[in-house]
Amino acid sequence: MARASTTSDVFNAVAEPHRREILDALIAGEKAVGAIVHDLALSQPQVSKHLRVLGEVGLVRCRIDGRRRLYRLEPTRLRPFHEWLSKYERAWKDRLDRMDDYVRELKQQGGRL
Amino acid sequence: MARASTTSDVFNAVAEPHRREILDALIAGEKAVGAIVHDLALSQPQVSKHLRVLGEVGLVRCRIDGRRRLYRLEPTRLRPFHEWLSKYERAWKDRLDRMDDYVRELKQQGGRL
DNA sequence: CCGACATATGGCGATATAGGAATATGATAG
DNA sequence: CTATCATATTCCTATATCGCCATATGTCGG
Repeated sequence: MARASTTSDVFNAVAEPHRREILDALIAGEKAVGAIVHDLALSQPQVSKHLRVLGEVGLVRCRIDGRRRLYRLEPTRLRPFHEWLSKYERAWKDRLDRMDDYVRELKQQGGRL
Repeated sequence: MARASTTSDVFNAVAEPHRREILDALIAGEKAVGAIVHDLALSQPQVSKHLRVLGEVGLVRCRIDGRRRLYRLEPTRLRPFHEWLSKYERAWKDRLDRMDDYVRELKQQGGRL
């Protein structure tokens, strides 16, 4: 089997660098497909397909305006992601604390020598 | 072209559900390959290969103990990840704030009716 | 109704990957 | 030195993806 479908999983959706660029481009606010195509140097079909994937995992939503489609970010969808990360945040903060302790210890030893 | 190499990118490394499980299993602390194989229901080669990928992006480090290899988490490697996310955190908090305002507005209206 | 514009979709080829089976490497005990 | 345990690596196949090109869909102006 190959990698799990990109379509069901925010982690996979975000793993694609171009998709991250598209998300970044949308932070500023709603944007039409053409604007994204212009901003990043991607082909129009490429952008449309990436937007589709992002839409399927709920990271973007689409609004129709005449012949254009305006996409906007749905940043709350990144929350599960953030929660997953926070488990590790705890771990790395502990690591930093221990390193702190270690440094302090070294300093003490240095003082005693 | 297919997806960019998994090996150069923390985002891709973490996109694999089994790799996330392995990382989760290592939060508790150092673990031998066999222990991971036992805990999750994965084949030994599978675990070794995933550990290799995780090692290549620096998310785990290996220590040799007799005939075993103990892997431990290197959680600081997730920091860039967290920083990327924080850009969106800002955005989604703004969204929540706006929703707050909206709710408050509704309440006021309700009060006036 | 028609042509131009904006976007979406379908087909295709190249490539990367996950997972399984078998095997290689390396360390330890006896 | 050999059998055994622990892990890594290699070979293989099926499949998912990306990106390109061509084309379909849908919308507006005249």
